[in-house]
Amino acid sequence: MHIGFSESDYPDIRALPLFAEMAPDHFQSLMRGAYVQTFPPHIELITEGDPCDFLHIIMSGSVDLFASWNGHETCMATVRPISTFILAATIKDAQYLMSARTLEKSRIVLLPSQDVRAIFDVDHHFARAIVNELAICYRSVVKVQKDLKLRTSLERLANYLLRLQARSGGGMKFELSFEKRRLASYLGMTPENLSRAFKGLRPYGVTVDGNTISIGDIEDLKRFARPSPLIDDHST
Amino acid sequence: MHIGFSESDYPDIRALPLFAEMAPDHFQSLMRGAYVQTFPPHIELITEGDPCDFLHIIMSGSVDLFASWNGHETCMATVRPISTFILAATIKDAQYLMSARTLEKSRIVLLPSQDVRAIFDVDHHFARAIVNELAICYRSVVKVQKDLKLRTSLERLANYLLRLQARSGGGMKFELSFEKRRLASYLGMTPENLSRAFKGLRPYGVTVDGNTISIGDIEDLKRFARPSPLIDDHST
DNA sequence: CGCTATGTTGATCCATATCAATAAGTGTGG
DNA sequence: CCACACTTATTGATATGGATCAACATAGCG
Repeated sequence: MHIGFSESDYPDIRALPLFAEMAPDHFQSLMRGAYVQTFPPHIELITEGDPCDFLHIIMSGSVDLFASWNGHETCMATVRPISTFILAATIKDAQYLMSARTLEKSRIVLLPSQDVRAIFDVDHHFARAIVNELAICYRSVVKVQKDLKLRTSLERLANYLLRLQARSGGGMKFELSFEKRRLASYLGMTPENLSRAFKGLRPYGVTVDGNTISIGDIEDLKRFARPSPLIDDHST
Repeated sequence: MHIGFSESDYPDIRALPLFAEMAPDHFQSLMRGAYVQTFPPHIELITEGDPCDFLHIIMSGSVDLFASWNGHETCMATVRPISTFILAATIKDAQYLMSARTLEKSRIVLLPSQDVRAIFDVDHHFARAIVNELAICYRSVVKVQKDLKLRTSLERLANYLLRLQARSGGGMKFELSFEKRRLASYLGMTPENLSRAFKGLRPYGVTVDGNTISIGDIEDLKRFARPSPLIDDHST
């Protein structure tokens, strides 16, 4: 336990909205039970169906949340530092609904679920923060569901690129943050179809060179993509 | 205000997991600000994008939660008594992500959002219950997303029928709870496609007569549908 | 008793999946 | 450091699930 744990992580964790407002001694008590581990790439951290023993916090690297059924697998989300994942299963003390694997070398903090629930029961600020976090997660999934049901794959890709462009600083050139096959899975299509979808966006000024995307005219792409804050704004 | 409000609703509301554990005077204070209204069928109660003013509780009837984009519309969920809806928007004080309309004559309790947030800030049991409710909602949407991404429409229909059959008491014959066109939209397909999907399930013993579904052999259908608790069990 | 919305069926079209082949990386071990 | 193996990306050919369009039947409902 407490493998490789360093108190230098404290301030970063403490700064997360989830932990920022809680009482100092409650935070300390949570951290006492925590341990940290650095995982190599492509390690399965959790498996759907397993009971939930830990709340995970990713400090560096990246983690893929995915789900499978009947031999198929699909990417549900990608988690990047610094954030928590599988909060709902922790709270409900339920089975994981998704599996998680590292995409690259990643440093992960593990908080025993029962500690989280115990502190949650006595710290009102923490409870408040959890509600807020869960509401954001919930609304985020609803947006994904709308994206999936109301748009074609070409429209999903166009809107994804617009979101990524904004997140990347607003330049006309930016990098895909992960493999195309994973992006395809996230968007609910096959890699072949994604390849063709990129070409389908060329009339709207999108060009691809490896992992670098260039957008000729944002307004042109927006006219096609019709982004909506009620689907594409993942901050509220 | 307080239109048609009757204290006879108190016990039913109080019995909801969301309100069951909170302090009596907090509950009273919430109820004081509440009002009730009975709406005719096909009335739009809330519109996506509007600011969230009320937490809604459905006491009788049924309500359709739907979303639209670019001229398309899709059914996200159907709400039945007695439960709350749009809790996340209430908590976040954010825009509605979905619209809601009555499917039939419905009795709805409206709790001003600011009251809900105010009580939430002072009542730990209420906060605990909200967390629980949100976690359930979140996990429910994740399951829907898995259903949409991992299954074909035929598989979604088959699993939907198995869930409905279980909910209806386990008999071999049961009724569709709503129109086929809405079911089609919920399952992410067109009405025409749903019609054909029902026929596609005939080899597995499913027969349809109007709104009555008969299943010849549950095990036979299950062999095709391959239901999974991690997708189809909407209670955890 | 019509009127209107819903459901079914058929014909056709389109988007996307699948299968197959090739090219281009990427990592590994000699 | 390079050769080899393996994974990923692209492209083409084809198959298929599902959407669309159109016609008709049917069932609620005023």
